[in-house]
Amino acid sequence: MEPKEILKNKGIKITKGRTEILSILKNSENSLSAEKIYQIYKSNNININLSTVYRTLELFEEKEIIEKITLNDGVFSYKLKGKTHRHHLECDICHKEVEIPCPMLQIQELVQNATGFTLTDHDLVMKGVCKDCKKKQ
Amino acid sequence: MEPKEILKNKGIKITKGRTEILSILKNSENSLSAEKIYQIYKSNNININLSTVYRTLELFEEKEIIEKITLNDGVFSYKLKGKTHRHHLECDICHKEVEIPCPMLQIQELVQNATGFTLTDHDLVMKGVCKDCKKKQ
DNA sequence: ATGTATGCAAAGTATTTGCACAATC
DNA sequence: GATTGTGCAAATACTTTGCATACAT
Repeated sequence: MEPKEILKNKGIKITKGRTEILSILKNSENSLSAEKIYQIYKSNNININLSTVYRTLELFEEKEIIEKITLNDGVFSYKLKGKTHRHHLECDICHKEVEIPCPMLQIQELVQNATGFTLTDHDLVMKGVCKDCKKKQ
Repeated sequence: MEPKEILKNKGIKITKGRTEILSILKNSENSLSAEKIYQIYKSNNININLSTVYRTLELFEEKEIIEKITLNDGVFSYKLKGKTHRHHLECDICHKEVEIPCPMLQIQELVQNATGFTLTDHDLVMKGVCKDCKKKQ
């Protein structure tokens, strides 16, 4: 889907900045920081302000177009939301269940940074104890 | 093992600040931010400077006593290193292998923040493609 | 006694915000 | 034309650093 179409579907007013930032994100395999997006934007000889970049990213995140993750460098990075699946997590003790969005996006980035490997698939099973049962232990 | 003993083993000069910060970390189940450690420290009616806290944490991280992770609030948190295992990652194409430290510590904290669940165990299998093979694709 | 740790103040980096002007629908 | 977006400058939040003094070995 075209960037403009995506914006329209989400009820976001179309501006040059938003369209451009969205296509920068679409064209990137890795997550990008606000600063990096700003650099790429400017390298196309168009002007934009860094705070506009931040505001746009904030908006995209609210509208669930992108995901904000933090790598281990203390900088936020942003990445288009893919088909996001969820994981079940069941308390070992009382068997209460919760669902969480798959946390692997973050791991993918960490692994890519550390090793250069691009993750293509994963299988993650987690075991845990819920807050209430933890207290009673 | 006692905080002072740990410091001694690692060849770190023993000071009141270091000993205290280490025992704060030992007594906490969750990861703690520098600011939180600072608050706890002062709530014991002892004085310390926030930059000393940061410097101490940096030292502990270098000496591999603690691990620095970042949650989704943009603040670094620190946690005692447990028995850290590693994961194998094999390239789907050329079968080259790399090892990475388990990236789940960060995820554990994220899950705990989001759901209250304390993870007790996990099984993580990852598949991926190395940088070189990725390029050739 | 020597080398290292700490407190303090100031700088650095990433991100957010207020306001006036500009662009979109 | 009304509403919303953007640039600019300043503010904020977290972390790091330089320097003089204090402490541990």
